[in-house]
Amino acid sequence: MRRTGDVLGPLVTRLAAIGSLTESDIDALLALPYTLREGKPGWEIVREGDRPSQCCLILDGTFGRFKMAAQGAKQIVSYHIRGDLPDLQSCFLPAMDHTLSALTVGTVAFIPHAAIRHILEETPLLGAKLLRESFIDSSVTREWLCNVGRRSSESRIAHLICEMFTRHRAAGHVDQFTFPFGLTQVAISDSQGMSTVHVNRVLQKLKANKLISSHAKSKAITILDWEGLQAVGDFDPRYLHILH
Amino acid sequence: MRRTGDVLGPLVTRLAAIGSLTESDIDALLALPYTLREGKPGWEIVREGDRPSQCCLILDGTFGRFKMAAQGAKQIVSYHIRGDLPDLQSCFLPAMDHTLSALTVGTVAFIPHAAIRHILEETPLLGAKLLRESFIDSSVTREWLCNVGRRSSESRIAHLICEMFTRHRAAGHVDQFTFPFGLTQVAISDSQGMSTVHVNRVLQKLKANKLISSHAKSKAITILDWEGLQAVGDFDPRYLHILH
DNA sequence: GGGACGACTTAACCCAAGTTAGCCTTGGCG
DNA sequence: CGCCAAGGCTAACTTGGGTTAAGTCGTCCC
Repeated sequence: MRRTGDVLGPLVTRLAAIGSLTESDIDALLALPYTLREGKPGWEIVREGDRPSQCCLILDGTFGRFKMAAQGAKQIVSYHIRGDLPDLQSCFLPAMDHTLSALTVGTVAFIPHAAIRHILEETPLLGAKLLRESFIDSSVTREWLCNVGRRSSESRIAHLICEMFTRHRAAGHVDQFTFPFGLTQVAISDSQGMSTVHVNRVLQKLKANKLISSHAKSKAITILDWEGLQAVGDFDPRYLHILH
Repeated sequence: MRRTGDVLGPLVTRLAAIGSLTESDIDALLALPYTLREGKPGWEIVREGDRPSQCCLILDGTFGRFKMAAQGAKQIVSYHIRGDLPDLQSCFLPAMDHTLSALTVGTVAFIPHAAIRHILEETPLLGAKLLRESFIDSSVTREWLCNVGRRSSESRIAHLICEMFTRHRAAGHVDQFTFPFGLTQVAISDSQGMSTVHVNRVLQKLKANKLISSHAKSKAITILDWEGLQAVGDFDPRYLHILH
């Protein structure tokens, strides 16, 4: 199943990380019709209220889904990286209840709903593997709710870093303990329900405690003490449902 | 489609509130095999780590799903009432990542995974209507994340009351503006990421401002100012995806 | 080369909400 | 009947993290 050279390869890698795929599954996935699009930070792929007719597969970059609360408060409800299918729900619910936008430069493939529905109806076993991606997405949202509701700010950010490291590792772009975190401090604050000032304070504390270090130029993070960071972040990767 | 006298009637009512159902859909739903179970507050229907072989349909009472964080901190990630299918995900993900438990006395029907899978595979159009329930559940979790991450404590609790009122109304047990809220202040605090002391303070403030009133005996709440409560709670029901 | 902008940093101040610790009421049950 | 646990309520005190307000630095672009 070495087909990751294909444009839709990241989807195959992702689904293989969370379930087993047969050769015919892989063939069907790689044969999906798509159109490519690239964009820069701030690009809004689908907006709250839209009624899209295609799903979005992330091929490169970091994306986020967010909702707006009163007085311009923004809450990022999830981050998405290579291989994620963040709006499969749009096949089932007519109107978007949030916005999907790019946080870095990135590339996505749009796959028509009709093609997804065809898989769900004609090959329900493969359909279930696609749906699994969405159920894991829900699981991650629940864990974020725990994070924001019940963990200290230090624990929250440590947890987020652990999660993104684990997901990037499964997506295959991790070099040892260094990975392309790619989030601004503003984005972190919008996802963790805190102020940017405090995000800055906490990141410095994590660095002072030798848990992480960052590389200004590349926007990458290196985890210096993986066990320690998981302990601080109260991180247990089971909610990601990644196979081993 | 007056078949709500059937034991599984609440499922039909629920799915009809979020999508259209054909006569044959209703027949198929009401013909699902099930076993009934009742329980009291604290009853844990499925636990984190379990690998259930059946799904749970709520017939009566209020239930919650929760996860535990470090040092015994509990985060309730959703509430469930009549007609909800809170663990459809267990058909797709082998292990539970949270616990489902009863918050009041209540009744559930267990439906074997095999029967659900049969619907998903043989009648994918009806399957999609079941899945819609789960996608709405995710949407609600995202809104809760907004609540906990970006709203003030007063706004959060007002929002929760608006949500539960709207859901109870769709499930058909609302008398004017009075509905069976049925949550203890401890449960509210565990869901909103606050202390019980503060929940108490905020509830009193909402009552002082004539937005709600409560009936000690029956544990019901009456909304005195629906417009005002929605404004305080920054509540927009679209995320519930209930049809009109 | 210089302005404009976005990301990050720092410090001083302050308040919303947590913590602790009691007390009261209610209802189930031995 | 009387105990006790659960839920609710209150007050006094503390604190984590928000707010505001200035900076610095790098980079893009005219």
